[in-house]
Amino acid sequence: MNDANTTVGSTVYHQIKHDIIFGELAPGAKLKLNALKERYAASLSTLRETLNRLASEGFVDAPAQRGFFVRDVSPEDLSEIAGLRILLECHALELSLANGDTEWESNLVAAHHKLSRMEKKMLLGDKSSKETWKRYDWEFHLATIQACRSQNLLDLHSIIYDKYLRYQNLVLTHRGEIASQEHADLLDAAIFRDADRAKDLLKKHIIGGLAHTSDAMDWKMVDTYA
Amino acid sequence: MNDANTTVGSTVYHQIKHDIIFGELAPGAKLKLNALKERYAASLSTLRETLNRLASEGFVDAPAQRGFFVRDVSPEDLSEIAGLRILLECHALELSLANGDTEWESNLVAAHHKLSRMEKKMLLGDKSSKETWKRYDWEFHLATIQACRSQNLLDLHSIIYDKYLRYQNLVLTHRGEIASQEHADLLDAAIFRDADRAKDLLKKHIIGGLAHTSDAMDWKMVDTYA
DNA sequence: ACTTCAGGTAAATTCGAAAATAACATATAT
DNA sequence: ATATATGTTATTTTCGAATTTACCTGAAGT
Repeated sequence: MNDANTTVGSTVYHQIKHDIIFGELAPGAKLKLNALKERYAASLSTLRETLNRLASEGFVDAPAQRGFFVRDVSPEDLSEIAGLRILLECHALELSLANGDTEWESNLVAAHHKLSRMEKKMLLGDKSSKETWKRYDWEFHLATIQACRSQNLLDLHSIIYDKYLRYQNLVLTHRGEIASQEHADLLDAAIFRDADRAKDLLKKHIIGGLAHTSDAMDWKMVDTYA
Repeated sequence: MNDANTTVGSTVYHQIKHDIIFGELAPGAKLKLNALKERYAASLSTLRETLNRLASEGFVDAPAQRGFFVRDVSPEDLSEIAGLRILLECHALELSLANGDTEWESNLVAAHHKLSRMEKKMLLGDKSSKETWKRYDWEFHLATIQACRSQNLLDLHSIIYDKYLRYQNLVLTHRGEIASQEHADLLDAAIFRDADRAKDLLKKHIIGGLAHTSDAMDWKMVDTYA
């Protein structure tokens, strides 16, 4: 994230990952090397490196000698992902609230302000900047847990967050107004260092998103995340 | 894990991962492609696929255009890894105890029996089968959480467990007798479905291993995992 | 003495082609 | 008609070579 990686491999990695998360490469789709070669203008070896990386992160399936597929979606998987996001993000949130300094606080307020502005724009019907909005949403949630002092935890969370995001992107509608209020409440609890309230709000926020997605997909969920 | 992958890539992947976890490739070591090519009898491209996979799992560092390095170790990283193992494995344990059926129970008892036999052998001074012992230890802990009904959780846990194991393998001594008793107690709590006791025992088991490792490394730890 | 720049060497990155394997269609036998 | 065998095509896997980039050494300048 930090270095301006100009290598072909790194560029292709971010492109394909983006296309999977934003649904431009559909769940279950076969990823034929020669087709990808044209689409992303990279050689077979470079593409294979990329797909192996995405496979170990769980965005791609790589059955032996059968090529590569976009990881399929399912109600069970969504439920697991939501459960893991609750587990990891709540834990990180608690640590972050215990450790965050003033610098962390001001970054958090700034991230929320950016997100809040974007949410108002979206509520007025501006559908043009969906991806920017999703990025601000990510930056806000990241800002809350940034002070957790565990890079390993942040790395794990980042992958789970992206998987959760892919499910959200599969459905066309959003729960804008509700989510916006939940973000504001979460910011408030975080600034006041009320870990229990913040964790509870976050959990409800995630479950709310899960319910919205599974409803739109017409999936009946069994609540095993708890 | 399930398919008998006979491809060169898959073989090399398991070999290099093993060599990192068991310290045969030292922390921080430069992984020169040409040297690896001889050692593992594979081509550059195949090795790069493997190293990219290991990089995204966090066993290898891959700074842009600077090649590959075995991920370095540090007290902070060990502390984070232990904290994450506690978080993930305790959570999975709770779910598993809630969901496990008789089949799960009998697999767990069997796994503990195998481990227990091996531990007795090790206590008598048989140092020959350290790797087998470590595998049985892994299989026992996996058996406890196997019924958690979340493949995503098991996948995440597997990576963290291996990272924790690498630290254990860096030190020469083990806390055989104590760990053996802790395994027996954990089995007991699991069979009796006492989730709180099982989680508490597991947490102490992991922290005990952490303390043993950090002592042997002469590292002063700050307890941030909690 | 310290920094900056250039040249040469070693290494990583990227590519296209060769080999191995799977997928498919057709034909033959039960 | 179904199942098995066979040959053909498409795709993946693997490799070695070409390109690009970083690293090291020593000279020139401040």
